[in-house]
Amino acid sequence: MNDEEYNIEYFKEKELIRKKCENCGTYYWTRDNDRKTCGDAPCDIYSFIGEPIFKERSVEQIRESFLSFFESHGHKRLKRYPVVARWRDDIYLNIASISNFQPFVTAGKVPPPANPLVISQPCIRLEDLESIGKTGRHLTAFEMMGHHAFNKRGEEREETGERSGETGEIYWKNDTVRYCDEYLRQLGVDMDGVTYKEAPWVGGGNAGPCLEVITSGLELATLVFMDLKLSPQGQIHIKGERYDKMDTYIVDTGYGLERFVWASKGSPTVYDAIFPDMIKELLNAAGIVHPLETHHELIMQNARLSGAMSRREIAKRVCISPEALKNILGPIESVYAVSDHTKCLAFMLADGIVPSNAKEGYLARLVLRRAFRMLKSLDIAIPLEELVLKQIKTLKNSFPELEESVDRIVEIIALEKSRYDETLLKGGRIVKQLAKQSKLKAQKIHLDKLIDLYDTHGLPPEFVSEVVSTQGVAVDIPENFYSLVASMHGEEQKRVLEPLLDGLNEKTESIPATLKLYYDEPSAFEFDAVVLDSFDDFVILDKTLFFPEGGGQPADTGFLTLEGENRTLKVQDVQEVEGVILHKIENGGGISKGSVVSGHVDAERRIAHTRHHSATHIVVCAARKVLGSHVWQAGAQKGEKRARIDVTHFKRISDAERREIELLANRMVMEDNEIRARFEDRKEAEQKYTFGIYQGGVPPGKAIRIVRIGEDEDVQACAGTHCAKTGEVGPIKILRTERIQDGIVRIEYSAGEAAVLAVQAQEELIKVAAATLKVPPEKLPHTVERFFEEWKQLKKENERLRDDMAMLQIGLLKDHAKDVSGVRVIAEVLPDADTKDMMKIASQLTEDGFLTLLISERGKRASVVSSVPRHLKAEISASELVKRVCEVLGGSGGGKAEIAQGGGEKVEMVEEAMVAGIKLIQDLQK
RNA sequence: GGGCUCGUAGCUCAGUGGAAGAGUGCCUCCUUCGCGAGGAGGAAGCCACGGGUUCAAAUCCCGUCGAGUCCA
Repeated sequence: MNDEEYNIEYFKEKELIRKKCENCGTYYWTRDNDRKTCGDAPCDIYSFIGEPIFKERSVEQIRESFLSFFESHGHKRLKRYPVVARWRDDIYLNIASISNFQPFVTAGKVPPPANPLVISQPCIRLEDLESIGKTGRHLTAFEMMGHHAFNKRGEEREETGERSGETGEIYWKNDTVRYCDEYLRQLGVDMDGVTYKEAPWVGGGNAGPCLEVITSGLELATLVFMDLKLSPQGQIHIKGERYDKMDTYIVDTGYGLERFVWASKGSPTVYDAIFPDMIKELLNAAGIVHPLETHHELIMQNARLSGAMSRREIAKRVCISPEALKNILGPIESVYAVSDHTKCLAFMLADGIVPSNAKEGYLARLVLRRAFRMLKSLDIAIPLEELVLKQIKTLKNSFPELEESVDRIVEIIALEKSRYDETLLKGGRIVKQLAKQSKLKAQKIHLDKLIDLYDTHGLPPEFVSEVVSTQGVAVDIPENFYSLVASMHGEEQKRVLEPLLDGLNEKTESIPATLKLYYDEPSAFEFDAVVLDSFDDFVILDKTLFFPEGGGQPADTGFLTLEGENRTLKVQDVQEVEGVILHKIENGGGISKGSVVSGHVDAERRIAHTRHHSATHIVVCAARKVLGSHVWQAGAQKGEKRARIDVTHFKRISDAERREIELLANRMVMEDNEIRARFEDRKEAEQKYTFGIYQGGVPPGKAIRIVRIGEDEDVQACAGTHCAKTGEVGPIKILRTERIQDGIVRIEYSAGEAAVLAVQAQEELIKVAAATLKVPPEKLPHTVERFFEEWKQLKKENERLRDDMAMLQIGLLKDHAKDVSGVRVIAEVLPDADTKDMMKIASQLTEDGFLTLLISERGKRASVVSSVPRHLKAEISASELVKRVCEVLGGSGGGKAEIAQGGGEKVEMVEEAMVAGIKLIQDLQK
């Protein structure tokens, strides 16, 4: 990146000079002529520990000072966004204040909610989960304070200055640095100690120059000047990728709220600065003393060095063994981590994440289980939910919304705890079993086994080691265990997405957006239009009634008739590309531009889709009422006969809940409320109806279509077709619910005529079943149970009778015994016996000293059983005997030397088979 | 979204193609003043479901349903 990028006017004006760090070689700007290093860790140590940089302030004070500083400089203050990034499909969690505005605002497709703006955004990052508590500075949940300005290149003032801030430049590098300088000065930071380090920034497909703002070894803020985007033909090379200038250029700043508080307190760790009460309570409960009191100097020294060097190096420096240092720090590190995790969970769960084994739910479970583990290692009996509630109590002044869902949070955490206990209980048994085997073989537990236990059963190696050591078996856990597991999974991800309409953008670019008649005339099915273009199998019209696939609603079908040509074209599929609607025609082609066509939409299909779409909104709304506000749509599919939605929920839907949802949904239908759909301004809609409107996904564009039921009973951003009133949906029948994965349940239902048909079909099933048993339907459950019981009884009785018969037959068969080369042999054909019967007979006879060869013929198949007394099995193997006999029968067999079975299909060869068997016995006895 | 594992007696689980097993709990009897404990016997299985391969499937293959777990 060009050095010129950092040649900022303000630096010159204030006489900052550019220097090169003697340690790491990066360039930085400073007011201090004598400075030699960049000021960042590891080049400098944390010199603020014990010596705060400015007057002590609380989290609330820093947040307010930042927001009001920028407010007084023309920035609009925004409320926080959720920590779950519902408006994005590339990330699960909100990782930075700029995430709120990606991808549409940053790409210039949607205007920002305000410009410039300032926000303090709670963010969650789990990349460093393992180091939380250990480094003294990492947090999973933190607030990123940011001021943003969205600038546009060029002179295009499309809205003729209606909003002056919407085009052109708001401010760029110079003002950004000035604001930062002034804000730090206002806090009372010694400006001579501040360095601005040049550090090109790359992330999420964007890049740009960046300044890291550092003092006393601590990076307080990052000033990013985002003006590049990933581009295959780009001219600018950064870190092996190619980038190009964007049409927009954006000021993206991130001030670490917690770091400012830490710097103002000079405490050993950031946790001590922001969670003092929680830490006190945890230490109390664990019955331990903060090492700051017992090892004051050591802790302070460790804290100062912790940014600059590894644990091992620190131990050497302070003249103590690494093990001793670890013993002193271990417990407090767990306390720190729990303090952090409880806050993280408060935000995650309050913002509606349902713990599960996939997507963002898995991330919540990860944090939950780490917290459970550490509470256990600290021997703290306070339930985790209580600690999370305590966090919410301290956070509620700033974030009152966290308090709204405490009941659900408590239920979820308790449920997760019992599931985790269950997993460990099961795991303990598996590991003990394994330990027993290893002990027998006098082996250690193999690494493969360790990975398998973690991967398939969720048992961390530490847990395995703990259990196994009680059995006297050793385990070696490699340092890089978790990265080994991760790299194992890394190879799997080869996913190729082949977009159906790839490459069509270029062809549709020059064509004006199609007029969407289906919105204005929802109940019309015939229209006239003009062909604008036609290529491959696609036809583009100036306007259309054909609904394109989207939002889980399938495309309309029907046909187009070419005027004057008497030719009909079957419309198979309809797709939308950037506002242009493409009709896929069966055997398309040869349609000239400018032709006039009349279109006919398959009305029955469309009406069914429309009903199911409106029904979907109603069912989700009902589900939210019954199950809770955390219910979030995770996928949907509408069809002609049925539709389904997947929603997040932390347990199975019970039968009672299912009936309740169905009842509420049908009540909404009977209330016959209006369903209104209209385009609204995106940012106004977001503010008016919250992000809940994005249940079905996030549509692009400045204006989004909002569908409202009744008095805003349900509001969704939705591009689908809808009934005008809920009554038109008709009856809604939930067909079934299913848990498609942990944390997500699927509801399948039919609406309108399809619902009636579905009920009739179910009724029919019951009728047929009842008719077979000759009982009225209401007696079915009782009768079926009785039949099943009777069937089991009869089966047992049958078994007993067969035993008896076998015993009887044994007596008869003994009389038929013949002597073959000195062996008492019973070789018989038993017409109706099955293999099991013959086994019983054979084994009993063998106990009495007979060699048996029994053959039965049942239907098209002959079965053979043979048994050999123990003293003969060395000479004659039953298995060999059966094989020989079955060969004649055209089949095969096998078993043990004492008793074997087999069969074949040549029933007519039974006599020959018997002869062959006896001959073999004679031969073997010679 | 992708991967892995598991569904066998009320419970916990063995069982890698050849007769459905163990421990524990349950029932009956014996021993004991009674409890605990011990001894003898017994009941209890659609081996999750549906297909396929095979002379033969709890076991192998495919699908469905259910449970668990790891990764992005």
